[in-house]
Parts: sequence; C-alpha cells; structure tokens
Amino acid sequence: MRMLTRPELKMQLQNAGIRPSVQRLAIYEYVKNSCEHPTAEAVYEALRDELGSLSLTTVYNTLKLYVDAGLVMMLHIDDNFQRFDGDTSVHAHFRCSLCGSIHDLSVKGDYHTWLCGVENLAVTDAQLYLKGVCSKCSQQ
Amino acid sequence: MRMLTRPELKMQLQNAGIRPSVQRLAIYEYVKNSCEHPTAEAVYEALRDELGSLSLTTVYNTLKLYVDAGLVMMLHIDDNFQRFDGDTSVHAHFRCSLCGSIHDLSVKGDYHTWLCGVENLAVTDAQLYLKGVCSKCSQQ
DNA sequence: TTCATTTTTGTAACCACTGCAAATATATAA
DNA sequence: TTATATATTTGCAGTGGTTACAAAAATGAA
Repeated sequence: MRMLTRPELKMQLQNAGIRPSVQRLAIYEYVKNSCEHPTAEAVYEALRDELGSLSLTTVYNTLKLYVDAGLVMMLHIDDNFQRFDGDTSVHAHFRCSLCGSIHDLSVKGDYHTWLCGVENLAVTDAQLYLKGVCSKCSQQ
Repeated sequence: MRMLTRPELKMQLQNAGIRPSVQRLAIYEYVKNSCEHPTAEAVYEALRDELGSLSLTTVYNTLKLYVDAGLVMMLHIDDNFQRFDGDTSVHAHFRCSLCGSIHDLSVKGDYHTWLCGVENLAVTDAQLYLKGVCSKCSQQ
C-alpha cells in the first residue's frame, strides 16, 4: 500500500464526518501509513515530539473513534495490548513469538468460504490470527 | 463432544506429566466439559464451593499450565478477558456483540488452505474469530 | 519420622485502559 | 471583532483483569 498524502487523509476523515484536528490528522496519518500495527502507546511516543503536547488519552479516544467509524481495525493478536491497523481490507495477521513482530498475510476468498453454518449469523468482523516463529527468527 | 470421565481426565494430565491434584483435576474437568469458553473468574466461581477453598491465583496458574502443555486453548476473542477452551481441535469462534455468548463454528480444511505465503512460517497456533449478532439475539 | 520438593493460597502490586472534569481550541452569531 | 456555544484535548485518578511473591500446606522420598 502506497503512502497516503495529508490531503487524502484529511478527505477520508471529513467523509466519515470527523473533523480533522491537528492531533486527529497526525494520529490518522501515522496509523494509516504504518505497517507495524502499533499500540496506542507507540503512536503516542511517535507523535508527542512532533505535536509538542499530546495526551495518551487523546490517542486512545481518537483511535477508538476511527475503529467505530470503520476507518481502522483493532487487533487482539497480542495478549497484553490493543493494536491498530490502518489497512481495513480482508487479511490475516501473524505474530512472531520470539521477536513480537506482526506481519500481514494474504488470504484466499473470505471467511464465508472457510466456515460451515454462518448463514444465520450477521457477521460484522472477522479476524484470523496466527502465531509461531517468523522466517527471520528461525534463521538465527 | 461427550463428557469426559474423571479417570479419563486424570490419565490425560498424567500423560502430559502433570500431577493431578484435587484442584487441578477439578479445574481440568470443568474446562474440558464446558462449552461456554469460561474465564478464569468463571471457573473460580463455579468450583470454589465444591472445593471448599480455592484461590483465584491457582485457577490462573493451573490454566496457564494447561495452555503451555497444549491441553487447553486460550482465547482472546473477548476484549477484556482471557477465555479458555478445552476443545483443542481446529475450529473457529463467534462472539455475539449483544449477549456476549461465544459459539463454536466448524471450518473447512485448515488455515493452510486459506492463506498465501505461509511456507516460511512455523505456525504453532491459529485462531479465527468472528463477531456479530447471533441468531437468538437477531430474532428479538 | 524427617527432610526436600511440589502445590496452593492470599495479598499486594502491576499496568493497559477508561472516566471524568477542567482547560483549550474551534465554530457560529451578533 | 467580540461574545457565546460547542467540540476537542488534556492530565490525573480510578478500574479491573492478571501476575509476582512469599508464606503455608500438601505430597513424596529416604
């Protein structure tokens, strides 16, 4: 996924009915253009200098705002942290037990084709989480 | 899955090299024969009367022991709680956003057939989580 | 019985996350 | 511009699930 420009990101927020304040735009840009599935704390640490003042609460609130609006996904692949993914398309996640890194995986079809008996269920979210040792760690 | 008897459960623990104390066997029996994917707190509440004295710490430690031994799965489908599943076979989980209940779903094949590029990854665990509204809640 | 090891227990602490109210910034109206 | 209402941000305190730790109890070996 190519990097999104500020005007593009701003437009996305406005289309979702969210006013693009300085903090909101910075947080949105960081999550959308990051591929490391950051925690709220990581977003906070990455932006606090750039923004001068930033509250961790703002980061949490803003990310929740985006999740509720469907702009960002919240991941629970990590036992101890919420993680956030700006890529809302259908894909799976792999977490390395050794280095803790999280990688995207492409999927074939979607969850409908993997499951039996989902006809009566109104599914709003599907997450496929894998754990193990990544290729980099297994070489060492 | 039929209910497992005490002798069967006891044998499973011994085969895993785990000494079946009174607390361990009771916790193991409860998780293995439950289909509600209980939290540690739920296991504790269900067994404290039967066992006379029981510590919540013992429940947490014992469940972790079983998870590390591969006898029980830990689920992270719920945002706020660890949940435990005595059924370690490949299956997916559906969580109802309204009533909070968690249901098992059968899957076709396994994760290898759903994904691209898992050849270089040593996968030790795969979890497919779905969220939405269950059939019971959508009728009301 | 005696001693070492294992298991259980209760309390205190941890820490990611949230609630809340004050402070600040922004939009609207006059 | 000024005044007022609304929206957003901020910092701190609190919450609650989970874990660390050390003492107590149970178990096994000699």
